[in-house]
Amino acid sequence: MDSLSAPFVRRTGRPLSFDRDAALVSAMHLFWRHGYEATSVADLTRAMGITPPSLYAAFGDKRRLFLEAVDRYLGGIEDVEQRIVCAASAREAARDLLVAAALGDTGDDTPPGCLLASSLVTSSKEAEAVRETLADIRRGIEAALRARIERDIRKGVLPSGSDAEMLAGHVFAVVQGMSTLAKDGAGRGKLMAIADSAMACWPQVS
Amino acid sequence: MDSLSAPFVRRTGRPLSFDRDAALVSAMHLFWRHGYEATSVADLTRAMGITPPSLYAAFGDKRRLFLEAVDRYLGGIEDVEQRIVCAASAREAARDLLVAAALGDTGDDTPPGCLLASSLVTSSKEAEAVRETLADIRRGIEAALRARIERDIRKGVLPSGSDAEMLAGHVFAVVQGMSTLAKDGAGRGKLMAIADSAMACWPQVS
DNA sequence: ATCGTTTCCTAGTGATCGTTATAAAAGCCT
DNA sequence: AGGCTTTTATAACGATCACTAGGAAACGAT
Repeated sequence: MDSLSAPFVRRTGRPLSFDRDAALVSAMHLFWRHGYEATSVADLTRAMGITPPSLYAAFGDKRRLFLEAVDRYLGGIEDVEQRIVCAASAREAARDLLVAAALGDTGDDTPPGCLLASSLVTSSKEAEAVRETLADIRRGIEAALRARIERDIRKGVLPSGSDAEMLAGHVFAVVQGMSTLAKDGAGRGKLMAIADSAMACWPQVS
Repeated sequence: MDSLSAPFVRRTGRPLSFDRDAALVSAMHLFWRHGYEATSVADLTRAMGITPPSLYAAFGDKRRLFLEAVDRYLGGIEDVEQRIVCAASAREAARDLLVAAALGDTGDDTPPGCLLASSLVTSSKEAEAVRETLADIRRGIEAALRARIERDIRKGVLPSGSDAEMLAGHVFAVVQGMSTLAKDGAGRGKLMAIADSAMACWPQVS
């Protein structure tokens, strides 16, 4: 049981001298604020309080550290796609997404904007594979929302003439856009108002 | 008259061996596709067909070349703020902005997405001043749209209860978000549908 | 043809990029 | 205490970063 729940418990050798998760959170905040490519390994090791060999031993390389930071970020929002699937309705799922974005983009103790939306939009050729990985995650969340909308259309909760791709695309464009607005200085009240505005065009239940 | 309309006509010395504007357009396309920081001077000189000293003589440095490329980009959309001011109504200004974004983000001969929206969202500390310059432009366009909305509210074209900051913020979030969607592969039809969806929540003229 | 001016390319500047070889240090085991 | 394993820090790797001397080349003016 012990070897299953924690299969990689170290039994010999010099112990880690730093808190791996705390270091990961530090890296996440740096990527969150400055993006993937503009954050250097030197910046990371300074913020994480470790030296480069420790970073590479613990996380592989910069790319894998970043992807792990993204995982940790999305887990912190408690598995976005699952919340969409389990929402009471597509409308509630959309509203949840918009409100979570507005709140997450304007946290007091976190950088402005959204790590998923803004840390790797454009990239050099070297980072294009990482960019595509992030784009896959973004498209996956949008697809989950679209599927949730289609389910409500089939169930008759939404009018049969509703365009699922359009609605999901609209919500997702607003989520992505709010991140840039937040980085440009927009506050929580403004983003919440934008979320309300985006929901105003949602098809009414007849 | 000649010295006023073209004050910098060269009268002596070796002539430029390249088309300055064509080189600027090449640079603009590179910044457009890969963003400001991920585009290196070596990438630029290769695409522009010139050597680094020629680039620095003609454009100053990477930062000024980028800002000039942004100017050229916005001029290509024929002075965005002016179009907002001159539009028949705030509603038409918003629709114009959304449609222009949907079309501009998905041109056949241009990179996907919007140079203004996506080329410098996150940045290293070194590029933060450039980022702030771009953020100023973004906020300026949003402020112009907001002012146009407030004008229509005062004129009674829009209901007096309308929230100008919310409406302008919503339109602008969609414009910014569409750029990321385009970079992630969304096509023109989808972005146009999103533009329609965003306009659906616009206050109806009574 | 020579001069002054401007642009051209070659080759390089020091700094920083992501990453790693090396070996000392620190723990558990027998 | 002496091995065995793993992490540690120092110091560097070659490549690329933005940028620029230095001198040859190409023009108009005289």
